[in-house]
Amino acid sequence: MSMAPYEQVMDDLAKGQQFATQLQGLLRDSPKAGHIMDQILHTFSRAIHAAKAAAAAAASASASESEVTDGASSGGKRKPAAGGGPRKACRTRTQDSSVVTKSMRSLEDGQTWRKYGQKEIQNSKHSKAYFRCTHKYDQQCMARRQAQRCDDDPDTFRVTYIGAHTCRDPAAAVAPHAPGTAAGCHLISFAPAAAHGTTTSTTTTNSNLVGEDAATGSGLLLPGLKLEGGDLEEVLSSRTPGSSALYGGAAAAAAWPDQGDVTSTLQYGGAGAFGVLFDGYPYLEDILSYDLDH
DNA sequence: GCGATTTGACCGCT
DNA sequence: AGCGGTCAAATCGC
Repeated sequence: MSMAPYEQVMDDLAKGQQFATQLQGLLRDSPKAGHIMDQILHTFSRAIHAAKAAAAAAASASASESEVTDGASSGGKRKPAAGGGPRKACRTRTQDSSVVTKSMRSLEDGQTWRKYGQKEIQNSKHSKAYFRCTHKYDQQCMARRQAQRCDDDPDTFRVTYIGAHTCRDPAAAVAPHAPGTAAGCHLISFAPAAAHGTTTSTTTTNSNLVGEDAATGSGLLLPGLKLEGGDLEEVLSSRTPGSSALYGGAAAAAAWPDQGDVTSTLQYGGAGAFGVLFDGYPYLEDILSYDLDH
């Protein structure tokens, strides 16, 4: 079961690459378009490469699925609760899992996050909030997220996604019914996703004032359906995953005051589909963000 | 009563 | 030794 999706992904990526190549031929007149196409093709190449790596990793990882907490090393992390300490935190630094950092105007992607910590960071004015997937235990989803307000621009959040979602959120599950996103899903169809509201609409700047407002305002949860756009502002950095796929989220909605109340909710906006169906292709966002920004 | 958030403590890495 | 990430008890809200 796990392999099928990869094959599907690979197939779709290959097709997308082909179409992009064809499109490139048609757009030769425009230098700018050509440049964009180069970017798209390059992105496809990376995505394919990443998908292959992910498939290989998944194959080998399936053997040891018992390891939930950290796929990384750390020979003996947590010590058994020895007599003295009531509590112990086992900490495993994020290593080979996929990491994607993005700048977003609001928090929220179609996923459900649960905040598990907040910490003040040395050179930052604002504290950093830590989230893990709500389904970490019931579905062994290891996705995590770290959010921090930018010092320069308080309205912007720097969000780091670590690991890929392996859960199937009921809330998100509804999305697939939307036209264009049917089950098999084709990740590369930007149109559908965009139409849903994620990216395209946002492009402009912040069409999602609503979300932003709510976010900055009081950390309320958004109604749930909307939002989306503003988030994909830009991909600050994306490290190639060694193994799993990346997570592409989209909308967000809450913010937290300097001290603490980060709320993260879910509800699925259109963007969610993207992340859910493909939880794992940051490159696609690369494409989208690029397209939007230029 | 249950689930989410807060917050201080723990612990590994640099 | 300090910093950053995670844990888990306590607290809060629905």
